[in-house]
Amino acid sequence: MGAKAMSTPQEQDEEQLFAQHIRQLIDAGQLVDPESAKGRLLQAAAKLFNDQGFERTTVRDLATAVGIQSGSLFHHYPTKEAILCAVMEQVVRFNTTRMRVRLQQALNTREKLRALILCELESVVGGTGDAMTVLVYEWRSLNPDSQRYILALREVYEDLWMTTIAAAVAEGLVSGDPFIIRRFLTGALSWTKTWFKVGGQMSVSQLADEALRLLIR
Amino acid sequence: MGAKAMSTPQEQDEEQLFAQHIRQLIDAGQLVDPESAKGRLLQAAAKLFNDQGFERTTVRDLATAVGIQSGSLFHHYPTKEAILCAVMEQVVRFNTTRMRVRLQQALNTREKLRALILCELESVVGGTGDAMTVLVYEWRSLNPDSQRYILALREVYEDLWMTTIAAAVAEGLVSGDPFIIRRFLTGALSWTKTWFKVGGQMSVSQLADEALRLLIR
DNA sequence: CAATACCAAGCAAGCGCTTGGTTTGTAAAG
DNA sequence: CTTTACAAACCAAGCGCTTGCTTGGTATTG
Repeated sequence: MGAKAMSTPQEQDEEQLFAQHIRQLIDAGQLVDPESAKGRLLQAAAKLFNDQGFERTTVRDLATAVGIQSGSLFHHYPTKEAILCAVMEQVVRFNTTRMRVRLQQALNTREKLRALILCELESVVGGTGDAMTVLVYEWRSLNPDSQRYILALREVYEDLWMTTIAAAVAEGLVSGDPFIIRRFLTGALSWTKTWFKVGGQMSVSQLADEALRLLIR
Repeated sequence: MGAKAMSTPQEQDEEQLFAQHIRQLIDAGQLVDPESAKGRLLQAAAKLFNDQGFERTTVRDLATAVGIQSGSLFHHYPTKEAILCAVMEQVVRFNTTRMRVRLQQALNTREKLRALILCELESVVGGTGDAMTVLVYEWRSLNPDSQRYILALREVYEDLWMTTIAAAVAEGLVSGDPFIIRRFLTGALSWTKTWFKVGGQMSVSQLADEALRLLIR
């Protein structure tokens, strides 16, 4: 799921540390093992919901994708909406964990800012990209209770952002209102999903530099 | 539909000029008169599609919103999807026309860039905001033919952007790859729909300045 | 007296989900 | 090592409802 082309010892440590955290979350029951039946169901759901949208995806589509009968889905989740909610919960938990690890490794505010940008870009254009897009685009299909639940998880994630941006402003690294900066960034980074192709001329790391260049002068 | 709080003579001229262009397009049959039955249908559709999403909106919802029977919709448009397509077509035509008028009034590249940003922001957070969001979010619900049709219209709009950004780069006003700049901007500006509130502390014009500040150093 | 705009009724298809029963994996009991 | 027990995973069938859209007819308008 993470970036595969890592090389330096520090980055290898980081990857290992991250994998360790993920394993802990799986054991604690907060994250579904992607190799389990449930995990494969969620991955297929993320892909289908991203490709066709939640409403256009039928439980029969989903069942076919994982090779079971449509009724059997409801052994794993009580409703179709609960599957959507699980997809969103998983991706937020996964990415929050990765961001925490990367932030810890960053030495100064500038590096932290770049780490956040890179993390979000990797989330959006990388392995969890389907689920991330679903998280943004299919919000309306959640019932109010689920919305509140996911929103609470997202707030943890957003706090990491706001803390870092506020520090950058305090240090004079960037200028402007932190909230507006974050919101411009949210839009710009999530939109990369629609046009950036991994493996093309530009690397994700270079793209992160371009985004950072917009903020820091 | 346009901004209401205009004051200077130049801006009044601009508004008048714009209204004149719109009237021409209505007479030419390219734009639907918003006061006609069809026009009110499209406005209601834009609002519903934005609020609930295209798939979640039933033809019965739509018919109730305009005060007719569900079957009567199909006197105006052959399918539900055609209504979605019309909503998108209208908003692209409308905003392309406004952008052309504003560009003509701008004296230099910096002003042109600001005019484009302001136009797009007004499209997104103003009267056509519902339709603009639908244009971005409901793309998948169009059949391939409709997608091609709308895409062709959008390309005209995007050409106005790319020409201006290329000029700005050539003049050294902004730095970076024009395509990446436009794509970052597309995401950042369209995302304002989700958080910016017209009539709040910040005006749309101020927001445009903030966005411009990201680009120009 | 056409053309336009609409209503009232309903059809065929597809939807999420339920039900009752069967297979499969696992682990203690004999 | 075999048997028994039991829960988790899944199948086959289909129910009740909603969906987009059709049809045949009726007002309204220029």
